[in-house]
Amino acid sequence: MEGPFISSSSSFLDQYYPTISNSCSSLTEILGDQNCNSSLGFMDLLNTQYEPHVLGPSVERDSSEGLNTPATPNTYSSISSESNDNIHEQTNTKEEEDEEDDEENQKTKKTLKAKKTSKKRQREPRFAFMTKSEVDHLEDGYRWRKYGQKAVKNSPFPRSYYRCTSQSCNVKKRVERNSNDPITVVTTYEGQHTHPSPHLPRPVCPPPAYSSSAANLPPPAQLAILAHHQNFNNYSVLLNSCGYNGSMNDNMAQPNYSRFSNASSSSSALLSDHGLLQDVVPWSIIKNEEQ
DNA sequence: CGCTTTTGACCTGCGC
DNA sequence: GCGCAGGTCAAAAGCG
Repeated sequence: MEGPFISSSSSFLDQYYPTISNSCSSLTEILGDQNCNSSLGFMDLLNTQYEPHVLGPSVERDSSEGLNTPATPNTYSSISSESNDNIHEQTNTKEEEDEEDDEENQKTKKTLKAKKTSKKRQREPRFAFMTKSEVDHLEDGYRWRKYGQKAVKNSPFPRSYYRCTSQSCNVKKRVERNSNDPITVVTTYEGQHTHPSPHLPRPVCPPPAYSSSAANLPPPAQLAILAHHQNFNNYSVLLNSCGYNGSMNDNMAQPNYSRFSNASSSSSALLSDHGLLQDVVPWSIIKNEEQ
């Protein structure tokens, strides 16, 4: 399975972003010369051009599924997405409160239930990607607040739940480690930021490969695309020219990026490793390739 | 003091 | 209906 990956990444677009793929003749066109003023971000694309039905049933069924895929998760990172379930089912106002016994109990239950049901699940588009990093929480330019952590079945590593701290922005993300490959961190984003990144100023004059479309991607995904566009070379150069390093926090997932940077200097290792292309190809495609 | 993290409890969805 | 697992809440603790 040496060769197919490059073509896979284009089919990735065809499969996941058919509209984009149709309107742009190549990935270069997508990521290429766009000025910094474009307001169309990745999440925008998800919402406006992304067609959920194109995806198979729950591509990102969950990262945990990806973890179990035989596609050597320790060497392949992926970007995958999940359609919006659009669960419109409203909890039918079961207003038939016959009795009022145990008022206190019911009161508390009601308030709790009201809270929950009012937030009745309306799943946002999700997409997940895997990165190699020693830190769980990859710095991506946004501020996140951890609101939960759960043990994951069949995994020694817990799953952490984060929410964007910005008011009116209900983007969430889940972070967990691959149980098979502890170095691999699976990050799942859900929702769309309603605000610009507080830590990631757009470059004044980005390199050609850097587009605003990619700019709203979480950095690892941006980087994967950047690297892909650059034929997996000069990765660190791109990072620098995007001003990305300058906005990195101290706890940024350096190990992950340094791996990419190293790839540019040791292309032989990259070739044998499929390099960044692995980070662009979704699990579903990898699966297909292996079949 | 304000913000973030931790963590146990609770809710929901799903399979059996 | 029951049990399990995933997801969320919210009080308490921690931190700068």
